[in-house]
Amino acid sequence: MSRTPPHPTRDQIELPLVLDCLSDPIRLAIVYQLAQQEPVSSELCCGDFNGLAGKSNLTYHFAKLRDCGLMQTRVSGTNRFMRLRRDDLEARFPGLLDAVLKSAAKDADRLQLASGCDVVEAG
Amino acid sequence: MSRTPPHPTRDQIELPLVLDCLSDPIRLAIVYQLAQQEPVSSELCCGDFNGLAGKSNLTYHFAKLRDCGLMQTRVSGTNRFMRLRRDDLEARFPGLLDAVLKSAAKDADRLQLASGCDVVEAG
DNA sequence: TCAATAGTTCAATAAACATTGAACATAGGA
DNA sequence: TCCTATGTTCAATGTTTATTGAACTATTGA
Repeated sequence: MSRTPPHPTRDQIELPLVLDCLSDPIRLAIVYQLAQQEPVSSELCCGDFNGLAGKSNLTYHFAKLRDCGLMQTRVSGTNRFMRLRRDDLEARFPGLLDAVLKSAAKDADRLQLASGCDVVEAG
Repeated sequence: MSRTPPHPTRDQIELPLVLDCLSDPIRLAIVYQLAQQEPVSSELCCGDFNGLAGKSNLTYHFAKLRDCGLMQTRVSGTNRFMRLRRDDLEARFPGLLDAVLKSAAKDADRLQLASGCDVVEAG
């Protein structure tokens, strides 16, 4: 349970898998929250997403996000830290992640996404 | 069987549905082919996609693309003409469709998408 | 009127998906 | 050493999805 899980290489990132990952509201919210957090810290840990779903359900969604190449997981003690693989995404599909994030931001209310203030609260 | 099927209004277009639609390789190929065709004609009919799947399967995918707001269907005789709802997509999610299409173009081989030449052959 | 063409509808099927809770593993602090 | 916090794994469940073929509808042209 302690080792770093496998991640696809940059070249292994596939468009349909990425789009499928982003099409789920919970996963989109995870990605959005990570993106919002970036100015503060590029990482968040699992517990920071507890509002979005139950623990084991989050583990499932994290695995999908990792498997498609959107997120990286780093293990540290009992925590797993997540960050967006921005550079790899941008290299593979220029402009895609930004376009999705901007679209999500436009519909933040409709998608029930956390606002900046919610995200940056103390941990 | 002859009337124009229902389409969502611009405002009813939802990001998760759009992304989900585009995450299927067959639907992505349909959208891509429509986009490639645009300089020649903004419309294609069902039969132009026969290479991608069986007829009833295509009907299924067309319905999904229509329901999410990506495509418009126009009925004319025994034909149904499809076109991309570019303006509506651009209004709702600026830059998104272009980013996806560019990403798809980059991976055209991997995604087995028709090249420009294939698409623009005589009909 | 008849046949061919274009596409839809429906039912059946198998696979994938999201969700849940219980049991488990691991690291760190009292 | 034991307790707690963090997160994973596994099995079970119900839902949605993609795909197929057969039957059907509607329009066009001979």
